[in-house]
Amino acid sequence: MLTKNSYIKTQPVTGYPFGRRRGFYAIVDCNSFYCSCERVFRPDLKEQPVIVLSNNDGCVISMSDEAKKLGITMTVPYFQAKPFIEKHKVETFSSNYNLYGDMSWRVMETLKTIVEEDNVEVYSVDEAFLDLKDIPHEQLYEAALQIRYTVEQWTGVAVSVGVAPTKVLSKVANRLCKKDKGVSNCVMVIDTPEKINDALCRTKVGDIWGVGHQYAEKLKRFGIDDAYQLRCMNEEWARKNLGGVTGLRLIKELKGEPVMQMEDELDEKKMIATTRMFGAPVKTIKDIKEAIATYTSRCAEKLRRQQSAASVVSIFVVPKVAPKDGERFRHGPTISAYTVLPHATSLTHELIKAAVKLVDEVYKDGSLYKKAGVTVSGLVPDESIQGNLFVPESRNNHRMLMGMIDNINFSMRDDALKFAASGTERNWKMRQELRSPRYTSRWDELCETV
DNA sequence: TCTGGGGTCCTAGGACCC
DNA sequence: TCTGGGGTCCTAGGACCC
Repeated sequence: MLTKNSYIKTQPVTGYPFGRRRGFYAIVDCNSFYCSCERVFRPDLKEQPVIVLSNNDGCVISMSDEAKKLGITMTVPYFQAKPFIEKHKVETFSSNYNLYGDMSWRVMETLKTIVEEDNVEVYSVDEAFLDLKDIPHEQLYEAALQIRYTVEQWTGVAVSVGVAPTKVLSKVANRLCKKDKGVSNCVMVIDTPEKINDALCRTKVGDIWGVGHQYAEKLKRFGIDDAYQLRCMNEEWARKNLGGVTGLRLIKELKGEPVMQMEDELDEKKMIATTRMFGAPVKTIKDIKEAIATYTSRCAEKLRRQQSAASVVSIFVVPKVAPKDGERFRHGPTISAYTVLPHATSLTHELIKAAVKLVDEVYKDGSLYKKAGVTVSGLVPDESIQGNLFVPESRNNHRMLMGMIDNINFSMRDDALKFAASGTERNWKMRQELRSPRYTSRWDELCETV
């Protein structure tokens, strides 16, 4: 087994095909992450079709390979697929973010024992980039394989590893090896011009990291179908047609020129949002205000967790609208309003007061609403964290109260303590009927059968 | 009946200044 | 009658990601 030390060899990297020494990046991506987390505690579901639903049990957001094989697709509405799902005995879960968050932490910590911590960039809940600059070229494949085995063995979560000279190319490799797990062993290293070109030819433009729906269609109109064709376009063209510097960077990365570096972990967010679909459409301003107050409480908790205070509060609502002829579904317009606070704050009641007031600006009597949200921004370090000489004592006391509420809500069930404005009936609350136990973060939900 | 949630970055264009 | 140009800052909106 490769140990940590075996990666940190200082000998020069040899045999690099592009002429000068350059590093490689790996993207480590958990396979069907949410489903994998559920399976860790339900080994009986191994090789069974499994899916996980979005909040509100709205649509499918994670599928096991078996579920994919049945023909279930990403983001298909649950209510539509339900008959099919039941017929094929697909095991179905509501999302359990406590569980996934904790499993994510375990995966990332494992990666940090395999390479130096500074060379791990946690990119999302289920993905991390690794800087493999310390690994000799001829050992890349072996190292990638080792990463895959170690993570699976230590956490129970299977991952795929793509390795290439740039981040974008590593994503290309990762995607390809996931497509054919049996052959690739969930690992792919593309480290020569030939391998890179081959991989690009096998990748549709829409599957490139950074090319979304809009650009994919635009590229198609230019007659560009696969990543190799895109790679051959010149950089000025990309700047003009693919969103300025974003497009330019993309082309360079496809050509093997690294322009996206490892990024420091973003510990402080620049904005914080809490938004939800309602469990059922909502009509009254009272319900909207309760929902807004509740979401604001969440935002305030998140603010305090990162020791920030917000100076801007904005809210939005989305009315339910009937689809037009021929459409099966239509998003309503987003109606928003914001306010600049007299001073930045992380105190729940101050934020709630501002947010609820904004509801009057956006609410129209007679409309039916399906979604609402709160965003706080203009974040600054929270001056009230430590008792502060220059703010009134009452604000310092409030801060202590907030700390107590956060502690109680964290250690007991969610929302054991809440503000009256959040309501008690909560007609609007989302559905979440199929959630598994929070095995790893609640004592009373520990796994007992494994 | 029922179609997720939470982020980031970039650009264009307006306001303002000298 | 004629009314510049360049810089900065801010915001809304668009695009993307998982």
